[in-house]
Amino acid sequence: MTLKEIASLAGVSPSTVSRVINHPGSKAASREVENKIWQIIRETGYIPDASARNLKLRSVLAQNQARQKAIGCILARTHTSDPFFSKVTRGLEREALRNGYTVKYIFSYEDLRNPDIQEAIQQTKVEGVALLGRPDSKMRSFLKTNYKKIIYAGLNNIDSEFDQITCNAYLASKTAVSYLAELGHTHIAYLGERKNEIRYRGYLDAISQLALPLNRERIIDIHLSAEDGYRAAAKLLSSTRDVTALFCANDLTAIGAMKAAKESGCRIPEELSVIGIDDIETCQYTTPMLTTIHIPMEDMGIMTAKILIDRIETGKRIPMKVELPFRLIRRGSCAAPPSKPNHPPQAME
Amino acid sequence: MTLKEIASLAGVSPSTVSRVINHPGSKAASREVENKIWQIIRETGYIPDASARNLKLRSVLAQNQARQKAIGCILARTHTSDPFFSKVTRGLEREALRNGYTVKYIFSYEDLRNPDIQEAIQQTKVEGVALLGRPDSKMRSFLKTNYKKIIYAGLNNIDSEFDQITCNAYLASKTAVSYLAELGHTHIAYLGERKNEIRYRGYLDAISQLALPLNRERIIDIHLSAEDGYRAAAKLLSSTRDVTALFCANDLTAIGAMKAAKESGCRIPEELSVIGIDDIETCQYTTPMLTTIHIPMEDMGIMTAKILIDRIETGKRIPMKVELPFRLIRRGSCAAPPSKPNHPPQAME
DNA sequence: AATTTTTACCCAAACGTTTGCGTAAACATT
DNA sequence: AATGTTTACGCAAACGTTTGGGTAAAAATT
Repeated sequence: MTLKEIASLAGVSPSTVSRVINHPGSKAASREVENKIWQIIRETGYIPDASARNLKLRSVLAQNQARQKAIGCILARTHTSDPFFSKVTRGLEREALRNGYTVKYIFSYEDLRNPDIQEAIQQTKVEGVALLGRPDSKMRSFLKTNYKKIIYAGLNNIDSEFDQITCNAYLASKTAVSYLAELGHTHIAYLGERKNEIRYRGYLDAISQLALPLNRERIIDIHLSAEDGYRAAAKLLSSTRDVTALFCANDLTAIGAMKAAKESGCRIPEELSVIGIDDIETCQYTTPMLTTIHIPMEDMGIMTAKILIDRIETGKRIPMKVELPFRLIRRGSCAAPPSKPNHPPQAME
Repeated sequence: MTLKEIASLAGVSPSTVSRVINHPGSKAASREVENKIWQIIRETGYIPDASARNLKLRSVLAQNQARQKAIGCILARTHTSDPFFSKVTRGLEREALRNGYTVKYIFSYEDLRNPDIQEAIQQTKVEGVALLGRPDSKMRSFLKTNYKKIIYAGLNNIDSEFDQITCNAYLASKTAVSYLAELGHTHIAYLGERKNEIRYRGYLDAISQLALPLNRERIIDIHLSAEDGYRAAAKLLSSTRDVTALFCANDLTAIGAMKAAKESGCRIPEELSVIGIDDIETCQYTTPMLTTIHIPMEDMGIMTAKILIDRIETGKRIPMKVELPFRLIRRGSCAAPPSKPNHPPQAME
């Protein structure tokens, strides 16, 4: 079905049909004609061809009004299965849909060298993009040349020109460490990423402000996955037993770490406290349940959509960095440390 | 940048540029000219306009060769965060990419009434679609009218005209139940969906073939989420204590159920065995680790892509239903039932 | 009744691309 | 030298749409 065909069915010219479709209710056509056209459109299930429309509109309106009513969501492939991102995208989609926008996903920006992907990105026409996951500089410049409206959503503080929807992960980390300290812990390990990681800085600052001992061995640089958390904790616990608490940069890591701890015969929370960040669903299904910092992931998605759409519709950009509140969720994985060192140096073993 | 501009920069006509782009290396242009054109294209970062190209190609080649090099992936919203689908899509994407295809995601078909979504679906030009999640009849007819090449990937046996990539969930269920029976269990509950669910039928048939007692109370119709699994198990265990094993229709459900069991003071696997289906990552991070039926989720995605792309490229359809092998993964959540009834009727309490 | 205004519609050009057809030049064959 | 063949390229039409610029007929104003 084409505009032309609709036109001939209705016995009018294509232009009339076009005007009716794009300016319904205007005086462009008589009542009768307009009704007839809509009826035919309904009967035939006609939907205007996007390619043709775009082609024309882009030139006529110079990208001003070429409404796609779609926003893009750029996501690192590695993160696809991270519950954090599922939650954020859920909020994003919900809010977008409520405003008549659809979301187009563009995955795996680490494959940017792949020309197929480049082309696909180039071709998915969206009016703005939500950026999830930490972009490297190459990615940032690519984005800037390709999109005008970009909003970053996530926990990383990317000091960039993009608007950001975040939680204060720095403060969240300090909160987590402080909480462990309050419980009486002094030997607190860090499991997570180090480079450019604001959570790592939060950990460091908390440790120094609380005047706790800092030890390189207790800082482990890993990717944020359960697998890595498991391996890191296993290694850590086999080499040293003076650690009484693990601060993990996210829940996935924490869950992996808990498994390793239990396997090495370490009771949680009696002998080892573990805390994570995010509050993903799985936290509630581990034994014990994982104490964590709740990040309002879905709200982050919602805010991202709201602001993006606002920028799209008003055309105005008020640069901003939105910080959503986090909060500590006390569950079962943290407690006071054992009164004496877990394993008196030589006594056991 | 447009073809025309490239052409004038190169001092040739648009047609020459077009031919060079679409038939590189052919004798359409002289060596010099061709090189020059490519160089200019590289310098300017020109990418052909998708709209214009589609518009033209669709007519010229009559949907025969209108290459998008893209496949669609339609996904039920409710399942977006289900690890099962993350895994399948990961495989799908990997394989697609290896063949130069990109994947476009089209979410939430239960919102089909939403005209925005309908339009979005209509407009995402793909050469075939992978369908994940169980489609209702409305969805099926919508798909059939909109797409020629559709492959369903998942555990449900949708007796339909689509090609299917599945695991034999019926047999998988029987395997799970048989395994529990082998361990000595006789009172085995089912937690999962009932209507049209092949896993439910597998459970039923296994029970009857093994001549185990069937009891309505032990069959609980729930959605496949951890939340529902938790609630169902909590309710079940509070009302009856003769159940010694839980067959859960997927791991999420099983994980929820395990939590409820532990909270009600039921030790796993000593007093209660739990088995799931899927083998999602989380299975390895529960206590005890969850025994389950491994479904090759990533392979399912890979096969889906392979077959879809084959159909796209050859234009031929060999109707097929591919069954991938599953296997039982013995972990810690299943054991022989307690020799006597868990809780002798009145004795305890 | 003659005029202006409004209504209701059509024509044609343009968006960026692809391709059938045409053709001028270069080369090869007599 | 004249013909045929190949090479290298341009012309123009078409894809489905939108819109400025019409215009003929109807309605309103004199």
